[in-house]
Formats: sequence, C-alpha cells, structure tokens
Amino acid sequence: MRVSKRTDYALRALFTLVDHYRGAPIPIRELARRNDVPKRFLEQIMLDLKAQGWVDSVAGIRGGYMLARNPDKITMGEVVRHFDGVLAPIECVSVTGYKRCSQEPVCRFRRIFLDARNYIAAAMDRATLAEVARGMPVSKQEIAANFIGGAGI
Amino acid sequence: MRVSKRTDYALRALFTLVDHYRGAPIPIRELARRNDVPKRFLEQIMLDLKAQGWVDSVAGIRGGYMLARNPDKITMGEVVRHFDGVLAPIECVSVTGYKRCSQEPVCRFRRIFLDARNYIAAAMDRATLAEVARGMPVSKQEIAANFIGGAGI
DNA sequence: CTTAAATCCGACTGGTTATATCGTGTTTAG
DNA sequence: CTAAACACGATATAACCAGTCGGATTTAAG
Repeated sequence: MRVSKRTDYALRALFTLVDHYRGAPIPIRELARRNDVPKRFLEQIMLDLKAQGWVDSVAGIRGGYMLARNPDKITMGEVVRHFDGVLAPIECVSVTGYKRCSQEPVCRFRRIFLDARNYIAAAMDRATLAEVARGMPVSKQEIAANFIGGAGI
Repeated sequence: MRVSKRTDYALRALFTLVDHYRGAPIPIRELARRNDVPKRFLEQIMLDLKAQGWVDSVAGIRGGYMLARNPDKITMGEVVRHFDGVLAPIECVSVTGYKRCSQEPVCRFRRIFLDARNYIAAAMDRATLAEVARGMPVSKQEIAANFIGGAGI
C-alpha cells in the first residue's frame, strides 16, 4: 500500500475535525492552515469526504466542515481504501481488487505479500479515528530505535 | 508499498533461477514463457538484475541467465526496494526515503503507518530467495479463510 | 566462415495517475 | 448588500508505468 497525498491530507483534516467533534464547523481555510495543506486541493478532498458521508458542511459565512459520524465509527482502513484503492501490495492477494494471476498455482513469493496484506488490513481496520486520536505522536526516540535495531526501509 | 509489474516479473524470473541454481543458463525466452512475462520487457528487467549483481549472463547461442549469488544471500526486501523504492507506505516513516513532514510533532496517525512499515520491512528482509523457494504456493483454502474471517482488503 | 540464437543498449510511446490550480456559481450571517 | 464560505467542473502538468522497437554484439555449431 502506498498512501497518496490526498489520503494524507484527508486524514489530517479528519483528525482536526475529531478534535472538534460536536463543536462549531471549521472552515477549509482553517483546516488548510492548521494542517499545512493547499487550500484549493483540500476543497476537493473535503467534497469527497462529504460525498462519503464522513463529514457534513455548513455553507455561507461562518460555515465550514464538521465530522458527520461518531469518530469510533470511521476507520483509517475505510479512508485509505476510498482514496488509494486496495491496501494489498499486489492484486493477486487483494480481496477488494483481486485479479487472477496465471502463476498462482506455482508462485511461492505470493505468500509473503499475503502475509503483509493481512497484517496491514487488520491494523487499518481496527484503527478508528477515535482510538488513534487518543494516541500520542511518534517521538524522535521511537524513530531512532528503528534506525538502530531495525532492518531499515 | 505497492509492488509494480517490474518487481513481480523480476521475482518470478529470480525464483525460476533459484530452482536451477548452478545449472545451465536459462534464456529469456524460456524465463518469459514459464512465468508468463512479455519477453522484450523481461529483457530490460534481466539487464537490471545483472547490473545489481544478482544474476550473471552468458551471451550467444546456448546462452542465458543464471543466479550470481547463493539464494540465501538475496532477500525480497532488496529486490522490491531496488525496483519500487521505499517499502514504507508514506515518506515520513521511511528510513531509505525519509522526508520530513511539518506535522510530525502533532500527527497521530503516523504511528499506524510506522507500525505497518516495521512489519513489512521485517518480513521482506528476512525473506531470502532460498527460504521462500522452499515454501509452498498459497492454496485456495488459505485464501478462502481470509475472505471469511478477514477484514477484507 | 556463415548462420541462428542469444544478450546488450538506448530510445520511444501511449496511457494513467498524482498533485494540484482556476473560474465561476451558490449559500448565508450580519 | 456583501463578505466569506461551500460547490462543481475544467484544466494543467509532470511523473510514472508497462511495455515496444530497432539494431548492435557475442557465441556455439555446422
């Protein structure tokens, strides 16, 4: 799975809206400023989020966007899938975007990608906006630990 | 991470070569036929694999390609990274392709992607060609289990 | 020494996707 | 009435993907 800017920006905006759940609507100008996103681009994205029923809008001056559902009823998996299509790294292990591959009966590396897909899907689908919003940002120490011990990426 | 056709085809060819490690060279025509890959496209890919030192070639009639290294000295992680760049789903959690993001001090969903990256990187870097080649293809029963129990993807 | 079958190399193409920007219309609070 | 929002469609453009093509070079075998 590769996460596009669209998805990234959508998530940024959504988490801002989570923080103001049930508060006054927040205008795009403000969402764009706070999350460092191009305003005109974010317009497009918010319309899309609205069409999906994740946010509602109020037109006119003093208008803006607000979360349309309880934040524990929206998962990152839904959002990422909507904007970027499948989560699977390759089509032959995708459920929503499966395409048959002639090599399936003999392919051995497919298992590795299937395993990756299963992990990613589980992680994304259990990540509700509410739950994730309660967490802390990743600290520099945590990142450093990956560099030292880790396999690299 | 999204796996491109290039990477897919490269892996198909590599596993065929693993099966014939230390045997006679295998021509592209044969690699293409056995793995259902366009021959002219595979030409490009094999040249690239050679430049990386993963395969060797013999020119002329009766020529072809063979694995250049012991298959337990090549990992899927290396191959995927070479063709598709970073394994990370988003740049802010990538080691090899890291780009700073202005939202890092406040971003909460970054943790989810970092977790995914760590899992993927570990899986790919421990997957040597030798080890994976010893495994079995994924059966239909295993796939069905994902559909039923699974979150979908 | 010719020929057939390979590898080798660089250029090119045609379609899709990503990341926006722009112009204009509509709504609404004050 | 007007300023500040949202709404909608069009355009731009740069990169990337998945090949294809033409032709040069190498080599085993007859």
